[in-house]
Amino acid sequence: MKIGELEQMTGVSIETIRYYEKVGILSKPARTASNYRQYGNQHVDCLKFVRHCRSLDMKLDEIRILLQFRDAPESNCGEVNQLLDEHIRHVSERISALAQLEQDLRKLRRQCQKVQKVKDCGILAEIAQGVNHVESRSKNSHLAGAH
Amino acid sequence: MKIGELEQMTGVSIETIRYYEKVGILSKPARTASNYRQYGNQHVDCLKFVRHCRSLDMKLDEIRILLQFRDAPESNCGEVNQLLDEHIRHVSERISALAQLEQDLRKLRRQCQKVQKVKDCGILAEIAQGVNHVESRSKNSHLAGAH
DNA sequence: TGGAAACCTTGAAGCCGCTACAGTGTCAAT
DNA sequence: ATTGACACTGTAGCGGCTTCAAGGTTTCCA
Repeated sequence: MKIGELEQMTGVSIETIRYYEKVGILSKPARTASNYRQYGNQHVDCLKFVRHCRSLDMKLDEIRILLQFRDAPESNCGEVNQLLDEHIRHVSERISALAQLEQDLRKLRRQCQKVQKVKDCGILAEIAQGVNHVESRSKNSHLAGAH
Repeated sequence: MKIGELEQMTGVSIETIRYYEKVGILSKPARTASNYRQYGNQHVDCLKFVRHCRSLDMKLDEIRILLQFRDAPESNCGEVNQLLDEHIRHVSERISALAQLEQDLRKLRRQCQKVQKVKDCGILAEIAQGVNHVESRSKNSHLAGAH
């Protein structure tokens, strides 16, 4: 099938499909005489697998590893379990950090209950007067922001 | 003061300070005869303000707006309150999404309790067989991943 | 048969918020 | 005079795409 059909079958956009090929997530397909990509069922399966992993917020690096295991059915799955455990740990750490952040934000929000002049607004005042606050993200944490 | 001193005072790296100037977060300072940046206390205050906002996971666009309000003490702070409310909403939405994700991941993890051959691993099996799953991120959500 | 529309190709640039590097210039102390 | 610490500019890289430009191919309908 051509790339547009693959997009239809998997819900992955054409551009993303080509991107996955470029970064080695999706194997390079055969080409037609006119240089069009020609995909098979294995590509559909691969993309669905990747999409599922992405919906679980895994990184492409992690997904690449999982794909390798998927394609080596005789190897042991210990590393798969470990990868998943670590991923779960990342997610739950991120939840804690965001929960703390939400508390901080709600506390800040309570500083101003009505619309008033900016100079009297408790929110801006509190942000401005370098209140002590925790560093929510260290340099080596690969946990992303809320946005 | 010079940029290195400003870094010391605020904990914001030199590169980031220059970056903030480039993207219009920090106002352009005066220069010495030898073209060194010369900062004053207002720059220290600004950077501390920005740092606090960043620790609350605000985007630079949001921070730019807050800075404008901070510098217009006679205007109304309604928009500030609104901005914060929306930011809180983003964060709590992200927490919900991640909590759901964590459930999904733990359920997936339960599919494999011991190290075995990949072909018998319930985790890979379940990922591979396109199990129904929710789209955790829509195109227009600016909520980032767990990594 | 012709020509438009729909599809495909590559490559590069943009998003965010930095971080890191290369190559050069300035200043203070020895 | 030379070292070393500091400063400058400009560019590229990160992840995971998305978007665009500028073209080539195929399909369909009149």
